[in-house]
Amino acid sequence: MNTLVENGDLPVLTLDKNTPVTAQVYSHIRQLILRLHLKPGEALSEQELSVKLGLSRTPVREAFIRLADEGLVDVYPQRGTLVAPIRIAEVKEAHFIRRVLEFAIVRSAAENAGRRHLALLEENLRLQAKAQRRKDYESLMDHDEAFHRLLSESVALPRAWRVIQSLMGQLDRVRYRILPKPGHGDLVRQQHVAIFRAIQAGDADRAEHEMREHLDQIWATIEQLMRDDREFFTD
Amino acid sequence: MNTLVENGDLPVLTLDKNTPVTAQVYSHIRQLILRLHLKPGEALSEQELSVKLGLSRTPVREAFIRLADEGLVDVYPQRGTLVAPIRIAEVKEAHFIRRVLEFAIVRSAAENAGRRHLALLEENLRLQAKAQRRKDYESLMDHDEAFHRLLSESVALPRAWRVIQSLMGQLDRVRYRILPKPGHGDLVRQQHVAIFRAIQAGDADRAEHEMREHLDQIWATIEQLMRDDREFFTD
DNA sequence: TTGCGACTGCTGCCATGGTAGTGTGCCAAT
DNA sequence: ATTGGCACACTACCATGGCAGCAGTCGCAA
Repeated sequence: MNTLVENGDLPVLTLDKNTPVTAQVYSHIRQLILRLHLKPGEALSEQELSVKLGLSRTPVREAFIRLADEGLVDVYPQRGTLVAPIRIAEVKEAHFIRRVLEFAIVRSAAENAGRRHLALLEENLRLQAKAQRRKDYESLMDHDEAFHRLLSESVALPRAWRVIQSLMGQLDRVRYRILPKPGHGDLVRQQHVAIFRAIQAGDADRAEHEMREHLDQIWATIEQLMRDDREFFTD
Repeated sequence: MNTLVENGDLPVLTLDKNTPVTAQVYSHIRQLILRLHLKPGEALSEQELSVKLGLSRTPVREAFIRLADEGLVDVYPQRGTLVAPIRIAEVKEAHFIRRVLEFAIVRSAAENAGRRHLALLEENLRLQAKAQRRKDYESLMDHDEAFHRLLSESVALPRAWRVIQSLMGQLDRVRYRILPKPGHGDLVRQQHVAIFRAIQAGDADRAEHEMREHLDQIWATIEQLMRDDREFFTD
């Protein structure tokens, strides 16, 4: 029997009465997938998840729809729903798209970012450093994400962030596997600092260059992982 | 009384038994919105649409969810669902993102496109010319879309196309209003030809340059429209 | 005339039940 | 031993009904 979740090791979803249940279920399952609590290829089921969460099948089903649009689950009508495998081609593509978007964003940030956003970015860097010292990788990843979100907000492209977000779905599962590698966190943090300094100086070329270094380094690590950890990927 | 659809002037949705109804409803409504048969700000209703389509409310509702994710409708819980207004800021943002993606795609196409894709592009250009001569703007728009899709396929970035697609949702409604302007179609077609020639020649710089001309020209037209047609936009 | 509260008619949200489609395994026929 | 077919279990799909939240109205009281 392939139980969906091994009893109590999953964070229990505590419902907030104010926001729609569907949305909460969606982000809950999304987190479970991205953090690899639900493994690629694992079978899901409206039925099973709904009883496990103490809800009806409708909100679960509607969450599946959104996850399928995002490419995180594959729905096979009348047969079942699986956590999407990590497809190498899709990871490559997501990274490619992310690159061009982030380059454009960071250039624009260097040219336009205001005092306020610079302060927010600086604060974020402090939080990253703190999480790094504590080896709190979960929150480090949150701050990392927030760093990139702040960048896209600083140039008033909220929608770009949503696009990147949905692409990152493909990358996050990989990243999550990489994070605890020794030295990796420090390097990433230094690169973030370098990007920040370039933006602060208003130097678009340097900012793009630093971002390129950053993303290329991440990509190298991902490729490394794809070689070492073949059974985790498809294609 | 603001009836959702004025009786018979909407294309009737003919159901295909093989594919899920939800998906069909989704793309049906999406087309209605993009082609402006459903106007920005217009009220939708699960109830009303479901009876009009002869279905239950469930697939309509599920289609709404996807449309809301895409930004084409705004759902106000317990109050109603509206066709999203055309927000100038979002149009700008969509165009910005589209630019950087299309530049990267066209460069990559110039460097990598194979014989087969070049042939497909050439064929597409012929179809565009034909539609242009017939003043068949609806199908011209389809071919235009296909042209850009072929580009992203030629570099094996199918997901990039989906991203662009969803961004284009914001732009399509605008484009649809521009198309019939005299001279516009010819110009666009010439630009497409220029892009194609550059790709064929394998000249990435020129290809990007021609794409830039193309998109900038489109943008100028959009800005013109935003000035002339203020009541169609929000913000 | 004006303020305010109950009422009514909407909406989308969630629960639940029936159905059709798909795969699996058993059993019989060869 | 192999294969064909059929029953069954399981899935997601769609229909439907009850409900809570919000707005607009209408009437009553100050």
